[in-house]
Amino acid sequence: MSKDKSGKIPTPQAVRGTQDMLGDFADRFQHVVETFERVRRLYGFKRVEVPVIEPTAVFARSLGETTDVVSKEMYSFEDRGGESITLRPEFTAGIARAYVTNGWQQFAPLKVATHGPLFRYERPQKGRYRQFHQLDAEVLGSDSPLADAELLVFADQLLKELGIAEGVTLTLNTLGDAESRDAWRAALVEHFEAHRGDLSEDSLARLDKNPLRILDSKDPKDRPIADSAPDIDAFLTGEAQDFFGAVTAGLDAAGVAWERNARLVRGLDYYRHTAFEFVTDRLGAQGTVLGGGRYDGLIENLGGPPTPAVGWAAGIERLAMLIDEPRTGLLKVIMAVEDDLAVPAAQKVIATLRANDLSADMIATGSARKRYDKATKINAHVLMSLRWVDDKPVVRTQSAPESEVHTQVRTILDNLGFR
RNA sequence: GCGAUCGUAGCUCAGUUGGUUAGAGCGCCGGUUUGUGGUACCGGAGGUCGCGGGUUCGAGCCCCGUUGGUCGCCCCA
Repeated sequence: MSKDKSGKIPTPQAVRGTQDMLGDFADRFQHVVETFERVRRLYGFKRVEVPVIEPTAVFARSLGETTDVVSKEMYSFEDRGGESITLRPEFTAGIARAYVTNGWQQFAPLKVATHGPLFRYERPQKGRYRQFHQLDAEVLGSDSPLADAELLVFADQLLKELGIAEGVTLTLNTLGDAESRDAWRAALVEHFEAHRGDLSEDSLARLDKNPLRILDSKDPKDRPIADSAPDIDAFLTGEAQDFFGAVTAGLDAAGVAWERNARLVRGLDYYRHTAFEFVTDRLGAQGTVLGGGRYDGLIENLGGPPTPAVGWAAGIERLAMLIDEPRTGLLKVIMAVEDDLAVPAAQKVIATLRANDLSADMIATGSARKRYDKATKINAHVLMSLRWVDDKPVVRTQSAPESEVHTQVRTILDNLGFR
């Protein structure tokens, strides 16, 4: 590999916060996606595909145009027609938009699932990228707690089948209906105002912008105040209590373990009732592995009819970091072509192996006498060598004794006339 | 937007209080062994030490700036 120093061309760098995946991690990623696709079918969730780009208004409106989120954390740009376009930062808003613009109300209640890349203009850190990938499941047009419970059981089964359920806890809360939520919020503001002097600087800012967020402040200074704040329970209406009770009863019936976390909140106003996160302590600061909730107000924010809905999303990279290394199929045959004259014969053999559903690869470049060495270093069921003796290709195979693959390979070689 | 920390070969990393010609393993290339074998042995190529200034007789090492990665804060739909 020689470098031409005279004609130096600067290599373009990858965009900040994007990642390239090869081998082990790509396999993990793929395993997560495949498991999700299999499990979502078990629950009757339809596959849905929505665009990666949407008019900025789709996300701005669904998010309420309030927070930092819209102003500085979306990946937005103008297209050539001058329209503001945003790379999707989440699935829910796009799916909700599709639900309205395509008249999918006719299918309500609609259970859908998807996965793919999302984009947020943020500072990268462990488990957080500017382009990242999520699994997503939504139930649109159902106001039944059965939908919430089903989604949670689905999520729980997914994590179990990925083999990571052990280190992961389902934490669950209710934000009540609009009436409960408003009453609780008012009580919280009152509580925090009374302790204004003891709050951290960050939390003072939250008090104006997003008081519920003070509840999960990480600042030790805030903890006593947050911990002594009133729970929502005292403010829940009867309906809200019944709803939450029905969700937890569904979890218990299905054998899903959960923990109440009365401190779990959602900043945005369209969230109602169920809020949940599956959390782990194995991912540093990014402990949430899967999260979601009921967002009965969102579709209205997009100009659609009042539509109850609930859903969750999970970061594929985070799940991929947690799972054990998937057992990818071991290569069936690795072939060392020890003489260039044997290459055509090798090509014939390898094509036949592959046509017979046997994975195979060959080493036929570089030093001829080193090819066998390289082949031995590649793990495969059968090690095959091809030499050129007396103007003829000579094949030899080695494998573990009584290998079924070995028998198959020998049969194919016999049929090809190799001895 | 803020903070901490790290950038040495294609990769993973050593590199002494600042001191001649910057090292190892893996990978790559070549040689030895012409074999029911060979995950071996020997050798070679490959580095403006992220980039730009500064201090010094002398900088991979110290200082300043800058850029990129990592981790954290804010935010987290």
